[in-house]
Amino acid sequence: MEPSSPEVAAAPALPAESGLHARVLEHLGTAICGGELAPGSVLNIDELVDRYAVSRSVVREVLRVLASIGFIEARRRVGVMIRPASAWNVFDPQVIRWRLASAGRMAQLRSITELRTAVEPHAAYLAASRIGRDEASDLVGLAAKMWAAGEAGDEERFLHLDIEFHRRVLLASGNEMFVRLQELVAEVLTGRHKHHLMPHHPHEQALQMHADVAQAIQRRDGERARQAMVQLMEQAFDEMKSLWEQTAPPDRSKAE
Amino acid sequence: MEPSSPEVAAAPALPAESGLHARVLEHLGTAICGGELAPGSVLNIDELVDRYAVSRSVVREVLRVLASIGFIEARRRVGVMIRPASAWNVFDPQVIRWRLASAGRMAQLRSITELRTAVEPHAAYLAASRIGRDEASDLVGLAAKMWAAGEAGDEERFLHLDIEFHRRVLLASGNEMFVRLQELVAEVLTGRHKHHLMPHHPHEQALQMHADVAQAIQRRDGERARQAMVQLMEQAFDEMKSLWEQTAPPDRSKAE
DNA sequence: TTCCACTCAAAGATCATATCATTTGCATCA
DNA sequence: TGATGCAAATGATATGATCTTTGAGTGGAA
Repeated sequence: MEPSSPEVAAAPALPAESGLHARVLEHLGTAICGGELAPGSVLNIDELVDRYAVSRSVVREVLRVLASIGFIEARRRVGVMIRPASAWNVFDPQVIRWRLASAGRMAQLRSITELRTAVEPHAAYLAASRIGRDEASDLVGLAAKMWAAGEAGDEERFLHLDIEFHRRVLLASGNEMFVRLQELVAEVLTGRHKHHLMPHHPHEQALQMHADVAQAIQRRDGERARQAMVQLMEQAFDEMKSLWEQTAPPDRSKAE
Repeated sequence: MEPSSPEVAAAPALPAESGLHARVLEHLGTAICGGELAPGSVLNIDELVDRYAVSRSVVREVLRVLASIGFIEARRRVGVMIRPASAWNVFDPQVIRWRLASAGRMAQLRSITELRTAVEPHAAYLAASRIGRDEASDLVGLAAKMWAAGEAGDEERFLHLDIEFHRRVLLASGNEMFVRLQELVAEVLTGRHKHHLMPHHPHEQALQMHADVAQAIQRRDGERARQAMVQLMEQAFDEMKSLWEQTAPPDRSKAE
């Protein structure tokens, strides 16, 4: 496999979070997401205190957080039980980060891409009726810059502009839940980039579609904005498909 | 066999959670969501220890959870600062529960409804290609029961069947993130019901559309399933619209 | 005056220990 | 056989002490 690039360029937030709490949380979270701690297995506090050589306070605080994420469940006289993935808060940014760093990476990318495919078109639609005049201008400007970066073959710059573009559309949707998906989109795009799934010169089509989305939003044509974004998503989805077609099965887990 | 809703109705979970942790968490979470603790204001641990008459252990554990949700940020020498809503994990079930119970109730219902509008059609589309034979049969059966309950004017039963129907579609989508939205859908439908937004005899149209969705999924016609679900969402959205048109503005907050 | 280095104290972070409360396994007894 | 009750295990809570970080004030140098 690939040499597992450590912390990408400007990875979000926590490569080496200081503090015992963050350290233990990170380790346990990773272990659970990675399946090293299988669902059903049981830990107990004293054991963790020993293993990590930290105090009870630290361990308990970490466990509370893990419990709130749905990773564990503490029961008296039994211990701390690892819960199945179906109980996890899969929208928690931390969980997504851990999953993206685990073996389930592809499955996670797939899920997020599907979510994008569903949400972004509607976000574009909503943005068309809610965006402000200046924001709309900026969006069109961004699309133009993407065109320039694409023509110039400046991958790095294109990636950042791409992320920014989608971020602004979600922001302009006026729905705080959509806005929160912005980080996920950034993760997917970055992931796609890292895996060299982007042609050095982005498809002419894609560039045009970004421009179409921006223009439609500015003209307040929600339906057209949605359509353009749908096409964009279809193309993005196809590009990603090659990634997991060879690694992860379509995830027909009967989780519940 | 019967869809035999196991604990379909057992949705809510924590009215009077026992334990100091849950009690304090609930109170603080509600206060922050409700705006009683304004963003930017500062607390400190000892103060909370006094206010709730619990030990520091309890307070600290609660604060860690609140921090992981993005509600607060603890800084040495300063205290515990309440963070703005833009930092919240708006997908956390707890947060949604708190917001639904707060003054922002309508805004929350609106956000979720918009999210549904975006996600459910795509979920139906995916379900068409991923659902199992038996699950598909059950789905069609559910739609049929909805028809019966609708004709009979049994609102209560209709509500439960409706929730179960959407739950199954999301489940069949095979995307664990979509599955997680199931609880949100249940909340919205229940909320709509409580506010008497459902005609005593559900629209003939709606009944037909549920049947269409189910059938399209069973026939593995993803595009048709999506279309039918879109119509369903449009109608649901229109019904909800009257709710917030009088209470909450379109939320053009420039949060970031 | 302006600015930088230094000091000090406030508040969270961590640790260690003790006690309380609940659950479960198991032995006891009818 | 089955109900009953005891006791150990384990998390939950309480408490006091110490460590670490950092904002704010202080004073001297440019």
